[in-house]
Amino acid sequence: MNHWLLKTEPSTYSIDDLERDRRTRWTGVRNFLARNFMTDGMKPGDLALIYHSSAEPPGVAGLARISAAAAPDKTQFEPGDAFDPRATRATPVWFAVEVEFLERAPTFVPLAAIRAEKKLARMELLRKGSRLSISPVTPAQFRTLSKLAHFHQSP
DNA sequence: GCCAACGTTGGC
DNA sequence: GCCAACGTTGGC
Repeated sequence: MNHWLLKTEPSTYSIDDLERDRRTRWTGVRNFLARNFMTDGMKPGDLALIYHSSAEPPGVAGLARISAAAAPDKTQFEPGDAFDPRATRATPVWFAVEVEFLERAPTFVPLAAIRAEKKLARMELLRKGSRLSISPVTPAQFRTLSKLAHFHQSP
């Protein structure tokens, strides 16, 4: 099983929204590396930390599970910010996995606490200038963060 | 609001 | 294929 960190801006889509929806397509990702993680790396059953970016404070807010493999992201065909003129139904450019809510973090883990934990120093999230919205997390990093968040359903 | 860091685009 | 310009991300 692989582990992931998914960034979202809570003003757009928060852990509260995911809790309400239970399941959602993780649409709107417009970075090729992040896309490739979804299409090539993610498998149903993988666990994902939900991270609130551009939040006050930013940090890990919940736990989710990949519930379905990547499928074409329909927002690439629809008018709006996520539209991509290169995409056609026959040759989509962007894909999205389905994400299922598991739990909110009993203890929110702010970015400062992640920085303060030596075992997490090598997380992609902490790389200077890193903007990757989807990144793999090692099992050890995942366990460390799960403990900080006091998740019930942690490995 | 600022700005560093990055990915992407497009001229050449 | 190079690389400058541009737009975006995201912490502060």
